[in-house]
Amino acid sequence: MKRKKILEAAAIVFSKKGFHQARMDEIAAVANVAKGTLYYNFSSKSMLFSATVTEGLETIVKQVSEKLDLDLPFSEHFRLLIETMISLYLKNSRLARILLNELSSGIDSRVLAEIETVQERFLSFIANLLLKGQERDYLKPMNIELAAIAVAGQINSLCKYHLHNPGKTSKEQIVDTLFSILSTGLLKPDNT
Amino acid sequence: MKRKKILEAAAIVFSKKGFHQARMDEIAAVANVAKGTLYYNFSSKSMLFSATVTEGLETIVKQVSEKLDLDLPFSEHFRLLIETMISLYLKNSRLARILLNELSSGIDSRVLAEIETVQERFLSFIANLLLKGQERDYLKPMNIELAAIAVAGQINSLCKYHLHNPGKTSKEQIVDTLFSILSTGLLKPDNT
Amino acid sequence: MKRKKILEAAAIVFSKKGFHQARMDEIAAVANVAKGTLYYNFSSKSMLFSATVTEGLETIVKQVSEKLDLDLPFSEHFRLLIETMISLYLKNSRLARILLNELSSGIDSRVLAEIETVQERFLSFIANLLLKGQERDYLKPMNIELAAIAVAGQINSLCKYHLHNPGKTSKEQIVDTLFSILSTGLLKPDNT
Amino acid sequence: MKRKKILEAAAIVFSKKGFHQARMDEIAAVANVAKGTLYYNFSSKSMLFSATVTEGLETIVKQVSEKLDLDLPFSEHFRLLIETMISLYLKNSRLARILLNELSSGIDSRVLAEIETVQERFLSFIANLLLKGQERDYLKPMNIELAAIAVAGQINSLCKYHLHNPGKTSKEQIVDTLFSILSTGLLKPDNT
DNA sequence: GATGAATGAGCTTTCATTCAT
DNA sequence: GATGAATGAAAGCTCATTCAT
Repeated sequence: MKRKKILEAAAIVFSKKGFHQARMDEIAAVANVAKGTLYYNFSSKSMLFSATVTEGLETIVKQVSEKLDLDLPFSEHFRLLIETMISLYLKNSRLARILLNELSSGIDSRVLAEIETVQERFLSFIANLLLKGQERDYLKPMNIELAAIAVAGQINSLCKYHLHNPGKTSKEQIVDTLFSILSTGLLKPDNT
Repeated sequence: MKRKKILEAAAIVFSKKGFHQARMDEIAAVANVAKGTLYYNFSSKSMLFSATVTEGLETIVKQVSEKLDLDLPFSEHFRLLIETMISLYLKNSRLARILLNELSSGIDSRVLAEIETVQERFLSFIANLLLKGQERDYLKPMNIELAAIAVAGQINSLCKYHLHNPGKTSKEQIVDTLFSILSTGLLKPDNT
Repeated sequence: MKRKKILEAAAIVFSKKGFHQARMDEIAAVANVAKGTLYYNFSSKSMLFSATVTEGLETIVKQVSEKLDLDLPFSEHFRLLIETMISLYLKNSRLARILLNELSSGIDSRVLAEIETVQERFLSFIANLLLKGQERDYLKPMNIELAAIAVAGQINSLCKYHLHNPGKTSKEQIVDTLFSILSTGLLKPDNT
Repeated sequence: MKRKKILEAAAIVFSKKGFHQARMDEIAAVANVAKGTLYYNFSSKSMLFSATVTEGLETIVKQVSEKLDLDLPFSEHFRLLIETMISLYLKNSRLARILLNELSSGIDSRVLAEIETVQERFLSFIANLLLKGQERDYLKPMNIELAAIAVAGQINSLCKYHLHNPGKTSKEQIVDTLFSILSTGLLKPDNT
């Protein structure tokens, strides 16, 4: 099926170039398919983008969920959660960057709305994980929605840095930093 | 002098649309200037972008520095720092978004390098603030560089959310969330 | 195939206007084709120019060669040669002018090199004809390369004049002048 | 006087680039004068071109005339004539190329007409020299006008070649070739 | 289902010309 | 007389989209 090949190619190109800089020509070339075929399967660039993002998220959410079906003590669980999210970001960096950064105008407004829906689903997914921790009384009382956004922002910026400066930091350092900040903050315990 | 008017217009348009989607026509129209005038003052779109970002950062850094010349107890100082950064982001949101998000390829490589330099200067500025806290023994031992990136990422994502969903959250809520996470993390104190 | 139509239109416009003054819009209009089609078939104006010149020369050389496969007494042969070259210039004046006049800077250096190669091929073609005459001992000993250039220069200037001042001279007068000068020079025989 | 500086600069730039590729900016820079000053002295680019060409020819004609006021035996006189014309071309190559090559459209039609007048004056000058030779019975009966054009074409193409391939031929070789062809043609004397 | 030649609106950029000083 | 900042029409080129095959 060419549809699958196209979506894979689209993920590659969109994540490398972003929506506006991605060229239908390049996607067709990467997919090894004629340009007309893109339009045979997707009515427009916007719709192809939408499909790419939407179908991509399924995979990610499924992968995280699988990893989190374990039953561990919370501190380990929490670290694992962070580690998993970062691993998934790095593994799906192409898509992750789209999900967390792309909201520039110029895209079909209907499609833009759908992208935002997908982004919200991703944030909801994180928020949900935090909510579970809160319900089990492991987390401080907080505005969960904003916390999820803060977490996503941190993952995004640290991973972007990691990807952009290969060799300068290890994945472990990223995970450590994120875990450290998220668990106990920046301040020394005695400074309360 | 039309140069100033152009830079202001460029900041508005670039931040709203991003580099690639920004149109020289629109910048000229916003600046109320003929299109040729853009090219009389800046040799290309890339150079105009570069100038916008570079000259914009001066302002921000100067403003933050002024606010931080105070001498307060650290916990208040720390909150003030966060509050100031968020205020400045919201006030200079156009530029801040450029600084924190734009690194898409397709820009002149020389210009791209300059943008990255500016971004690094911005991160260095944050890192420097953290370093001072560390020297005064208020902060945990940490990789300062990564921490600065994490802080910037959080500010960026929370402010973007705030700007994108007007009325849904107050600035105070943003500051509270950020302060809470950054000072003591997400976990309950008894869960160490 | 629109490629052929474009090359014909390009020959018309380039020869009338020269490389720099020729407009892609006009070529498209003459070819009765959309502007994008030019760029679908040729990657740039320079490449279109290059193709026009290169492919055009094939035709000319072939046509001259056909005419010269005869076996005549040399003086007639020589006159025929001149007549043929002038006829071909006038018939292919569009191309001929490009070949003999265009070497202005501003063209892609790679393309410019190709044009020069084509010009050299054309001159080599003339030089070759002269060489054959020399081998058969009909021509004086001479620097063949320079002689070829001189011949080409004469053809060019006389034909340009003829085309530019229609009705002022006949083709026969042109041929006579050229034949006269080339065969026995300007001086009277007794003046040696 | 800035007018003189401008005309000198214009001669340099126009001859190097041709009319259409010459930039008013560059002429102003070479003349070390503000761009507005060009328009203060000449009403348009076309008029500046016209003035450059017209005033330049005066110099050349005067220089040739001076050299030819001698009274020598004709064969030497003839060679001197050729030598002088080639020397002047090479010395004033910038202007010579304009005079002999530039006739592309796009120039003000009134100006174009003036350029053509200047070109005709130059050809008349050559024709006049030939006419004197004919009157003294040194030259074959010929269409003088066409002969002048042929001579000019030869000078032009040989000199262009010489300038374009520095070191490949000496000025003497050029003169020899031209003299040889013009005096006795290409054919061997016994082949009449 | 699939193709790719063809399209044309729209982009960045250039440059002769103007005009307030 | 002289300046140079400002202009805007027009150029080369790009690329999402269409459609006949």
